[in-house]
Amino acid sequence: MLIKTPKEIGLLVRDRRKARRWTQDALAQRLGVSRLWVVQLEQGKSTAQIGLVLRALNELDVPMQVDITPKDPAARVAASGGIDLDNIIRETSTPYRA
Amino acid sequence: MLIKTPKEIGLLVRDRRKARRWTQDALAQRLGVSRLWVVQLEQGKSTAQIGLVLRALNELDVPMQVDITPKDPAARVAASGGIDLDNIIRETSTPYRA
DNA sequence: CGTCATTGTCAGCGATCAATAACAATGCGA
DNA sequence: TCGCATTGTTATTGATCGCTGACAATGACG
Repeated sequence: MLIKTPKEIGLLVRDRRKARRWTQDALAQRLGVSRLWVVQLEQGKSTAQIGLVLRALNELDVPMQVDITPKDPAARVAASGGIDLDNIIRETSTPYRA
Repeated sequence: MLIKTPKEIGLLVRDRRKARRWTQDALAQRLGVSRLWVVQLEQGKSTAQIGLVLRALNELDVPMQVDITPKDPAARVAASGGIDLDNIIRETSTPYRA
């Protein structure tokens, strides 16, 4: 399922929340936000903060993904769990750096 | 690539932007936001508004997706491009509704 | 129907986003 | 190295987020 708009996120959150038979209040408490915020998120609020939205999706075990392999090493590191051999080698093999 | 944090989004945006050889300023103008906002997004700003973030990803042709098929018809509709036969049938076959 | 749980809406308020502007830092080719 | 483009940082400010609290609407169930 492709995600292009906040409205789609809202419907998805509502669906996954209901699949678990959680109330909006229960989800809100898990996320550390108000119930009002959950209401508005499910309604497709476009101004919700990305950090909170991602936390909600994680709490509901909804994996967000992109089918792209970044060219930038730093981005690949983030994609692969935090291990960047290239960088480690470079960092530890550069001599005479005051 | 799995997306779990705003930081990953930032690195991804930077990577895709550079792949197109756009400046932060150019991307900002396409999105209708300030350059400062792009700077902060790429730095992993967790308070960026979801609507703007999705617009940025769309502008960079980065498809966000989840591998879930919602049970709620409304959510499936959003997922499949806006056609909901079930709903159309129900709506058009309910007689005598004042 | 009556009751209770859940969800939706509104008002008011402190905290903070995103914008603008100015300037510093970095990068990169000539 | 110099000069220019790009990126990063800071301060300020109007607009608005997310919160609390209260109340209405909806839904589920006996």
